[in-house]
Amino acid sequence: MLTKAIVDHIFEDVHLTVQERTLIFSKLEYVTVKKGQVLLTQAQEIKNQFFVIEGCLRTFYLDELGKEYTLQFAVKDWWISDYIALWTDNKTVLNIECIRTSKLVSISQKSLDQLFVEIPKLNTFFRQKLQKAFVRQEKRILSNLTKSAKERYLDFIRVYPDFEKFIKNFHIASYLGITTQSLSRIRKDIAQNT
Amino acid sequence: MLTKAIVDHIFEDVHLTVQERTLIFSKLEYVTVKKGQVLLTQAQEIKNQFFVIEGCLRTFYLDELGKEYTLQFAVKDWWISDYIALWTDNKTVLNIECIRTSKLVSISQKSLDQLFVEIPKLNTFFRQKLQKAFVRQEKRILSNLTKSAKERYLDFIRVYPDFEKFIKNFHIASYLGITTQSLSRIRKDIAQNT
DNA sequence: CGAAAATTTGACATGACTCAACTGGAGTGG
DNA sequence: CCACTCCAGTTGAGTCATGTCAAATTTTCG
Repeated sequence: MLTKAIVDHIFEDVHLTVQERTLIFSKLEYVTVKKGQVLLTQAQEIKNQFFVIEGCLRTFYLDELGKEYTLQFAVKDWWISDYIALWTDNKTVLNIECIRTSKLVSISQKSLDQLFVEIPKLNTFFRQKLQKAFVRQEKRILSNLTKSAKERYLDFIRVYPDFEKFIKNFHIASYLGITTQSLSRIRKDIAQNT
Repeated sequence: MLTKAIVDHIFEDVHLTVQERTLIFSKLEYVTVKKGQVLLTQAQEIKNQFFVIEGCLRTFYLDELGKEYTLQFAVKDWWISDYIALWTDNKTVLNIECIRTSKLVSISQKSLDQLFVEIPKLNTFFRQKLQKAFVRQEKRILSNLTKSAKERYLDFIRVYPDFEKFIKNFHIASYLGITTQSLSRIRKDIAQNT
């Protein structure tokens, strides 16, 4: 279950009063999801963001041919959601899948929006989080533009060494935008030239 | 030159007091740049963001072989900077080039950070801006993962019809991550199958 | 242990790249 | 006003990275 300590953990170095902490805590919901479970499919409407306490999830896009494209992974202390739907388009675009049994904190965008009004310093906190996330995305875009599949894979395992442990290769491939076969050949190539 | 009206324009629907508007205005600098001018090279240190009043700019990454990769375009009412350097890495990564004679408002990150403290509602404003920008990037990443060069080009001219007027094809190619030759063939193909 | 899932391998296809040459338009200066 | 140059764009021929399809092998896990 959840204790109020989770609020301090999520909002790291934000200095919160007892009242503020209690208010935030009242908006949180504790969720456990099993491996393989899909939190949200493209059919449903998304209203929440999820903070990962433990485990691993991913968001992916499913095209007309049934191919999957992984947009984001989330492990401990990361946030995950279908932000395209949540923040602009309303219509759900992504699936959120649990790829390792996980413990999450769920909060609705509506609650968050209320908290932004009642505890203005949360705006600063999320703005800074967003700046970091924005930069990570710019780097991923640059990486897609400038690098070969092999280089992108090497970057991936270098930048996210902890991911490799419990994320399957076919998920990594779908994140890098290549086929599982190509990834397999790349890995073979790397193993040989060592 | 700049009048205080620019502040209301930049901060759209934020309700500002006279004092707040004056304070913000005191931090802004008016800049004009000519076509071809490079505002910032990878050698220099970036300290500012730029708001485009008129004209067009782009940021691009220059690799060891001298190839250019366009990360972002900015036209009227857009912000542009080397956010990778500004918000996380400090070391400059991108070049900011003016591709059409432009009028800009420049503001240092330092001034912005002061304003965030003195006028907390600006946090909300920028958080919301960032959310939108974040979603645009997620879409671009998805587009890179799921679509062919031809589809990405068609998407580009559909989503940014106003860009095509003054952005050269070779810049569009470098944004899409393809060569000018490939773009030329794609355009030929589209023209023929109409 | 056995079935299902994930990965690897092989043969072949293809989209996009490279290099090199050519075209066409926009200045510019004699 | 023509010749020249520069720059963007186009075209062609050959190559290479990655995809596709099909099958074999290995790993995972109930």
